[in-house]
Amino acid sequence: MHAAVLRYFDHVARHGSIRKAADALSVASSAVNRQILRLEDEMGVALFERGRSGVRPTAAGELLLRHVRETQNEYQRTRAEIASLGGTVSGDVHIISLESLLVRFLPQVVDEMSAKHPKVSFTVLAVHPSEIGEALRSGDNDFGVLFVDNRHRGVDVIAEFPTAVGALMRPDHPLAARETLTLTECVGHPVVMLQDRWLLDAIMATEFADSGARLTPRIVSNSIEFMRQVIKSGLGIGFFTPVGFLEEIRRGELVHVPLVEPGLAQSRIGILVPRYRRLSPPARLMINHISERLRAFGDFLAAPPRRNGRRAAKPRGRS
Amino acid sequence: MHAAVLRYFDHVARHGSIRKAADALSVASSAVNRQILRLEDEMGVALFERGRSGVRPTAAGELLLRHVRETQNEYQRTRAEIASLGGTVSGDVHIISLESLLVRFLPQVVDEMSAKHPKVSFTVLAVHPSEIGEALRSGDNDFGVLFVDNRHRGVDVIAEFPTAVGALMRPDHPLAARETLTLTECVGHPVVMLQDRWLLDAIMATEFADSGARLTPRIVSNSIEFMRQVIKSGLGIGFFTPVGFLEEIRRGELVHVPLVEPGLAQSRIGILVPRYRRLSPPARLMINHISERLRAFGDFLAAPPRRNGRRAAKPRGRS
DNA sequence: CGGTCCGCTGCCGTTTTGGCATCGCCCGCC
DNA sequence: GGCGGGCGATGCCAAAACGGCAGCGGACCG
Repeated sequence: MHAAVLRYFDHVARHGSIRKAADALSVASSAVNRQILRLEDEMGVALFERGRSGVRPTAAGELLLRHVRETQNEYQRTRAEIASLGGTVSGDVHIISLESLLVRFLPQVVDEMSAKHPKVSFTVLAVHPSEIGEALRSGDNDFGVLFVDNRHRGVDVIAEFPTAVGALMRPDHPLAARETLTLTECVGHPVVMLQDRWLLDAIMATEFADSGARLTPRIVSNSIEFMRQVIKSGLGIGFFTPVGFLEEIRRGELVHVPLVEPGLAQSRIGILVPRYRRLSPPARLMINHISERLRAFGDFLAAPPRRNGRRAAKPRGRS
Repeated sequence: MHAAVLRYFDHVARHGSIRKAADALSVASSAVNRQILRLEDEMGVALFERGRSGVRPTAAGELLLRHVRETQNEYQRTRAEIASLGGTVSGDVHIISLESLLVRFLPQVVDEMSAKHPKVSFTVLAVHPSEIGEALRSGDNDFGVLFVDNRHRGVDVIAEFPTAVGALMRPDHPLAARETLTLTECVGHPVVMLQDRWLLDAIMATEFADSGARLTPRIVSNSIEFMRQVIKSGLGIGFFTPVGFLEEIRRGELVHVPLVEPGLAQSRIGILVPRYRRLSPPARLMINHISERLRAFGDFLAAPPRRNGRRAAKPRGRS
């Protein structure tokens, strides 16, 4: 329905080069070039600065770009809404997430959703913490499943769940019998740590700096899967939210001891939605589903299968 | 930039007929028809119900229509924003207003604005009170200069000014020397009244019903100009906000005595903007300008040229 | 100084779009 | 009950838009 020039313009801006964009679009670069020139003629201003090695949007280009992308997003959302009139939900849901949720939690949720709604497709991306704000504001994503961070502006938290960030270890670890832990108590035990730019970065960095400077990690990696195996082998303690390790905890292969460090004990996973974003029907369904699952995990974590079943199950989380 | 089908689709919906729309667009009806058919094919659903005497949007058509119109509005706003990068403000400002402001106030304000910004064009419409909500929500209008009415949902009041609704009469009228009046005090004096569906409708109807049932108007009209002349001729009292009669009051041809009726004394004229609407640069300028003028009139009204200049000028209104 | 990558342009076949005339349909009117 | 007028849909053809190809000129790099 929308003119091809919208897609062309968007791609050119993304690739910073007309030829690259044309390549990605599988059309001749001359075609793309002419569309851009025609567009600039129509607008009466230059939309790109021509440089030695490509193009860069001018101020006017940035403004138009925002309109073009918003139009494309709204079009997709509208199509999904129209399709859902017929009963079957369809469309594409764009999610950004913590990396740890990509390993177990989100695959399962996506599987359940796509079984129920075969016409819905999913895009799930892990994002660098420093890019979360931009990713939410860009309009490219429907929502994020992330640590709640009040510093984000223009983002609404429409559901949140307590996540006891804690120490993950084998059941035979000396600290495994503890009800709670502080970081200081972990000093002296080998620690495996996620490469700092990922995951707990924002929340844990300051905590570690304050109280855990002497926590010298034995192993550092940026792969959650790798760390899972390392912890299972008993090579050290890891610090994570338990959501990505529920299976192991359930089977008794790993034990998760919550940290009582003030900043960490109160950390929460939430569903973050760009303010003013209208959600497509499948995105709404997905949010509901994720909320349910997170709440269920919250309940499960409130009564974990510790060796002594002392604590009773009590509901946590909220919609 | 945007595909012609957007305009076609919008026009067809507005006119309720493909041929009428094609006529308005100055293209062959067959061309419009094929674009609509192609669009429906692309969407996979019917967008219009074909009736005996035209077409009517289906539910899917309504959804798409909203997207199309929003896209067109945003495009216009974006163009205005890009144009304003070059220093000269341009674009089209759509205003809805009280009818009484169309006679003196807004013409002057528009004149001043268009002198300062020759490239800005204006659309100023009086709207039936019952259509105010729809007019603000439709996205066709940038803002309204209206009586503040908290019953409107999804509308922000971004500036408001007290408007002493009062009795308008010749200086030689028996009540002209009064500082204030109540409706009951006007009983017995001839009254001229605006046809009820206009202007003070919402605010005054209840007041009149409660306290002024015996106010039998001598003259009823729907023309502000006509009533102006009638009041000047001394045929009766009129009830208005003074903004539309500032010249006459200034020249001493008419006297405006505020009413102390609770509901009326607190009535306010405000600038009402649809929530979430992004304002174009010229719309912002226009709002600022109108606010200034309204504030100036508020100051003037606080110290009107009564025979005894007892009251001192004190600032009223706020930005 | 050649090689490479860039945006841009002239030429040409293909695709899309619009205009015109016409069809079939339904409704109201005489 | 026929008939005219309005409606959307369609076939045919010309005009315009679009895209592919090849090639130009300029900037940069080794």
